[in-house]
Amino acid sequence: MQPRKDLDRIPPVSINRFATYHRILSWLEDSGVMTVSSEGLAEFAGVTSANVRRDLSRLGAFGTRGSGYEVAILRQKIGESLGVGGDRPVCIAGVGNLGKALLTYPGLSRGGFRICALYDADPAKVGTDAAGHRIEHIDNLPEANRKDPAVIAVITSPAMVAQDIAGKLYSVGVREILNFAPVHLTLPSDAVIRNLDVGMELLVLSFHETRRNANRNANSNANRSG
Amino acid sequence: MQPRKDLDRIPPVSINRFATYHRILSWLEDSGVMTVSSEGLAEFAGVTSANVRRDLSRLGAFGTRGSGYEVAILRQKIGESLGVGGDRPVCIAGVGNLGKALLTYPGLSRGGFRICALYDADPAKVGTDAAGHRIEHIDNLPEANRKDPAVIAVITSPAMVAQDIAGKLYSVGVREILNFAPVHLTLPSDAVIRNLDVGMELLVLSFHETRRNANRNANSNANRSG
DNA sequence: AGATGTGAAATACTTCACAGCA
DNA sequence: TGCTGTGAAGTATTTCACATCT
Repeated sequence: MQPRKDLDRIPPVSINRFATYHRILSWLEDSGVMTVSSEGLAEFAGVTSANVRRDLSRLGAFGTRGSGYEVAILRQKIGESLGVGGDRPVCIAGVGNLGKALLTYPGLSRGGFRICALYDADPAKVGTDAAGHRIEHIDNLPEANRKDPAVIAVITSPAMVAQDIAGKLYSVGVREILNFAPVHLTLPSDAVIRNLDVGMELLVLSFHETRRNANRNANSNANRSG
Repeated sequence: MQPRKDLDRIPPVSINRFATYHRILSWLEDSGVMTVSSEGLAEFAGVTSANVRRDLSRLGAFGTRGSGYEVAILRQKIGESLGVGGDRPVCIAGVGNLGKALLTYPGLSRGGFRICALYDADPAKVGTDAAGHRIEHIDNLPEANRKDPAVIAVITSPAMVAQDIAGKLYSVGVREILNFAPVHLTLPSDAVIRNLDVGMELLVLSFHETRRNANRNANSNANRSG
């Protein structure tokens, strides 16, 4: 009598992987694949099969011993947990190059997300249209958000104003934030903030390149498992 | 004789944080701050002070007991490890909205990265200029890359061709890849791939929103059947 | 046979707490 | 006194390995 397990105890790393699994399963389903083993899924996701099985067992057991998981069912189950299919209105704060790029990003509508509002502080932009959405002034957020409240916000503003915008968003009830601005945002602990910092990712790659060159002296084959 | 510690053993999570610290330190230096404590750095980075000290100790010790770390020196040290300051030519494969947004992204040049080439498969784009760079056809990669070899590549192409592009990049010697396309790239194990998947990040946030609502309904012991 | 689901062991990472230096 | 650097303890996550089911 447990339709689902204790979702509160799912480790953050597992949650990230669920999103990966979901993407892979969507692709497998589109390709007409009916079943997949933990090993197969693991290979696509770049993790171990034990890791996959442990993750999936957290949502409850629905694999078939001897054959694996039914792609459609597994995708459905993970999708439910991730909230795919529900109404997910997303607002974008900061309509610069990056914000505009997101407007036409296919993954947004494909994932069931719907842009509900655009905000900017530039008077030249406010009132104009971008991809069919009227750009509102960020100070108008409380009123504009009342009409069609966002549950997720994407911050693509300059770093300097990101914290201020985050505070405004929190105050109107937005709790999930995807932050592209290269600053650490501080909000009450019930907010969930995901940071996507291109500059930081490049630095991490740069580190690996530096290490690669340093290791060229000691020419050993260090194999990372996992 | 240990001017620096065993860099091979630095945990991946620490490496990510080094990039964060570096960003914060750059900002502090620009603001004229001379020294910073592990506690101060921790607050900006959103981690604990013990975590900061442990991380920094992996690069060797250079704090001053009683006062903290010298901002300029610490930034310099971390920058060395991350490879900041060296020549880091970056090419961008896929000059759509996202690729264009990256061209003007300040974090790129600020981090010491230099765009060395742009690639696209669209004949209408090839030969045109974007932000001062001529767009080359992706099939021309081997030749174009020879002139000014990239060490890092950013893939902002459609998902369907991302794996093909990744293979081409690998074959001309690029080992560090920042992938925006929503697919898992498979390359030999000496390649380092970082994925920035906006759709996946939104799914993770969506999960948290879903869980938040589920908890709100969990006031009663009512049994929901799925 | 072949693959899941999961205790138990191993490993990775974080935090405590304090000796030791400026 | 104040803050770093680090053993030791604690917590989180991964992997092993195998009983269990189809």
